[in-house]
Amino acid sequence: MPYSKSHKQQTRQRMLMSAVKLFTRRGFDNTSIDEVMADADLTRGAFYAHFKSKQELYAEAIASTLVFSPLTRPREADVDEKTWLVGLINAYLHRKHVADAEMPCPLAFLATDVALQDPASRQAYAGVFKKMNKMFQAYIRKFSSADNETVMAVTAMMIGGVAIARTLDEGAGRNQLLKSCRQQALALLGVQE
Amino acid sequence: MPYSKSHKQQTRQRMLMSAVKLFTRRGFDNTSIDEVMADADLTRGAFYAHFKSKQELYAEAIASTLVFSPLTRPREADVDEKTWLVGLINAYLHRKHVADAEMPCPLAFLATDVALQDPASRQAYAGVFKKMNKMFQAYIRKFSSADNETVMAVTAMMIGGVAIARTLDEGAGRNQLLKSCRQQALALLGVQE
DNA sequence: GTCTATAGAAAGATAGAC
DNA sequence: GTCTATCTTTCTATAGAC
Repeated sequence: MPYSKSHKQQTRQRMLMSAVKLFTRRGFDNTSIDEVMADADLTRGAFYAHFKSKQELYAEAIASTLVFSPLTRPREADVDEKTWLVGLINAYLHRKHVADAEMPCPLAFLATDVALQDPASRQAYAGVFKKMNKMFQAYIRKFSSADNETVMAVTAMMIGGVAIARTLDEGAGRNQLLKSCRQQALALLGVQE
Repeated sequence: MPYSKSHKQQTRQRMLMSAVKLFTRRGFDNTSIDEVMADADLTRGAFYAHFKSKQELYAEAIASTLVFSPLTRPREADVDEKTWLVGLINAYLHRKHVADAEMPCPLAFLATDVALQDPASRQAYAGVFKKMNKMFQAYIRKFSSADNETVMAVTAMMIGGVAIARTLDEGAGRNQLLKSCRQQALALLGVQE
């Protein structure tokens, strides 16, 4: 057996990472299987040993992003919970996230892209959105009285803010939008510094 | 001269209307020139007498949508200004807008689609976004103390809410998101009924 | 499992008749 | 200005060697 099971798993994982990176920045149609495979140091032909179609790769890539969210990772021990969450919100609605984050948020970058794809992809996106909201809600409850509806609306504002900021030229307009969303998000959650 | 100038203008206008309709629902890549021309009762070959490329059509289609916004139209005389605006916000964040509006909002439906296109298209989108915000801000000032930053954040929430709602299956989850955004938008603007 | 080669389809853009 | 016909490129997906 020239290729072990774990080798296949590793290859598949590399393909998924490349897919997340490329799909998130360039969307479904502007990303080719060739590019994903090249980014994973493979060639086109190897693709179908791992996924049955480009759509399947897209759906799985989106589903796989949940684990990269800072919300799913343990925070550093020397920051208190509130400070940590405020930091996450500020970083999310920051020009660096919009312009050149290493791992930008697919919920913001792919919002309208996903709406055009097959049901499996939309369900993957919806699943990530719902789980993020649940974690966000569970977290905020520790130090704020904001209810679940408020958290969901704030999430929409954050995602919308980043998505729109991406369409604006870098500079004043974009920064102004992000700043407005930052302020209002923190105010709605009652966690203003 | 077998074709008058006004005939060309009318044809061009029909093409733009078809482009708005198709691009908004299906994005740039999933809409072909063929489909736009067929919708305008023309054939492929006639396209390049009016636009020099598909990208140019996309940019002009987006720019042309400003005049369809309810914000740019006179409101009916028998509703007061506050009631009218609250009605617009409720209709925007409504499942009918998401599922089957005749003229859905391109800002929400194309947010991440535009980010992938050429500078002219992004500037067209940014121009519509900024003008909508200006009108929204001028309007709200008449009966609310919400400042411009708040209005801009509310706009991001409305656009984000509709964009995300589109990715969710019709039903409870989608309606819950829209309702949360409706409530928080009205609360932020201080125009709760 | 991964490679090279290629089939097959879709769609943007152009040519030339009317 | 609008039509039909076509060139050309791109890319998904498959075939077959190793």
